[in-house]
Amino acid sequence: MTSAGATSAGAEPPLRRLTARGALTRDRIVRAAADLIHANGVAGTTMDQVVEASGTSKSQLYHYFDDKDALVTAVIKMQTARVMQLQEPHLEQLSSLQGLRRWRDAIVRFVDERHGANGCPVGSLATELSDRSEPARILINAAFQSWESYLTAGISRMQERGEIDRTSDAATLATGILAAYQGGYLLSQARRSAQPMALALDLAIRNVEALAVGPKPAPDAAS
Amino acid sequence: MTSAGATSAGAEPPLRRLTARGALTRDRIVRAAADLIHANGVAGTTMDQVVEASGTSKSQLYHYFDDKDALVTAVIKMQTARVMQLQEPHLEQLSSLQGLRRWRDAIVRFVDERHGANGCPVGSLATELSDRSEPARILINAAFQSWESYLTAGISRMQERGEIDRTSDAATLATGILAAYQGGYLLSQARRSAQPMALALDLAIRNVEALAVGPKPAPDAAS
DNA sequence: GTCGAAATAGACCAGTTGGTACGTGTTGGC
DNA sequence: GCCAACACGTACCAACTGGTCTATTTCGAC
Repeated sequence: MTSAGATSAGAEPPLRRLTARGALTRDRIVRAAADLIHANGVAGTTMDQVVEASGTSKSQLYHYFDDKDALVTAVIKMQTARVMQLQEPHLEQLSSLQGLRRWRDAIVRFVDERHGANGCPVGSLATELSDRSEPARILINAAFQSWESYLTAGISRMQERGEIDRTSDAATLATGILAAYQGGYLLSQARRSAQPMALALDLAIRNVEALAVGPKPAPDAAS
Repeated sequence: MTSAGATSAGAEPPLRRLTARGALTRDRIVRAAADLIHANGVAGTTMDQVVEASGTSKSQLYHYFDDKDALVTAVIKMQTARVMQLQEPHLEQLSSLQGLRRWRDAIVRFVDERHGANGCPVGSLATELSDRSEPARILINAAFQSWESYLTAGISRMQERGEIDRTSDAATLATGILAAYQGGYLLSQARRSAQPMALALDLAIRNVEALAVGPKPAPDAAS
């Protein structure tokens, strides 16, 4: 990912047989690298740091990964999976405005606890790598798409349940909400406060609330 | 800004007398560095690259800047000023929903032209430096605040003109809009498409439009 | 015109970085 | 129990990186 970022283009699994112990070591390496990269960025993380943080050795690192690019690719996969896994419990069965607000609350709480430190792991990877490694960009973009589709599904369920207007495009709303999340995180990181995240998500969610039909009018909005 | 990022803490101007020629050279260096950093990040930009891109020499670089940190600080200042300068014509006298939409259009056009490449210069600096250099974070955060205050002023003017509801908090809306911009840019960068930016800004602006009083109902929204 | 400060040139350096070489220990399947 | 493949340890290296040093040229003020 350093410059051109070749990174195994074709089929991903390098087909290297791993023993149970090997798989464990590999995992320790990726975890350590993921944390370091989240804190210091890809360019700001050295292989030696990964070696030390993971308690392994140089030969092990290069035994499991061809080069830094390969390691970064593994980190991207782990981080996107991690984030999705963290969101899933909330988004999996999202089907109401209340559920959406609970999701918002969980995020704001999370960001508030660490004062926005380091930002979203996927978001920071996106800014650093999108224009510097095409394979990385593809992975990250896929993660965003998948993330959006969870939101889209949830909003669609609200429509099906008749809670909100059926004519609006759920996918459009989903993109807007994800953008609010990423932008809110970025501002929260710079401000060291969860407030921008809270405001951004509130604003985005208000658009969905505005589509509510029947009772329970949005607590704020105009008209 | 590499690690701890000391960066001149107190009064900024190093009080070094500059001749006209010197100021020009210094400027060339900062410009070259800004472009390189926008494309490759701070950690991904070397002093030698700056030397070559600016057509200067090592001694000149270190004649005008104590170290890399100082150069990065200058770049931050230039980029935040650049962005503000680019937005000013639109935001300076922003006072109507129509003006807000024009601002949106200009941005979407800009992002579309380069397919989101490299993202917002200030945004990428924010993600890379916010947690790695406190002085950098402060500068960047100040830029965001100033940016928001332009939006806030514009929205306030709409309220004063009676175009939109007076009770809503203009600053809150401004934060949300800026978050939509940054998040939209990030997603546009990863997707290589201006669409996320367009959707994100539309969604954010719709919140302002929803506050419109009198005629000209928002073209989309529900109820 | 002179003179000190600013501007420029470019060789040089020590520490770091990604990556390799080569050797030893460990294990799981036959 | 044997042995090939996996797992691990560590010294080593060439290239790069931020930064320094000394010397030369240019220029603005007096």
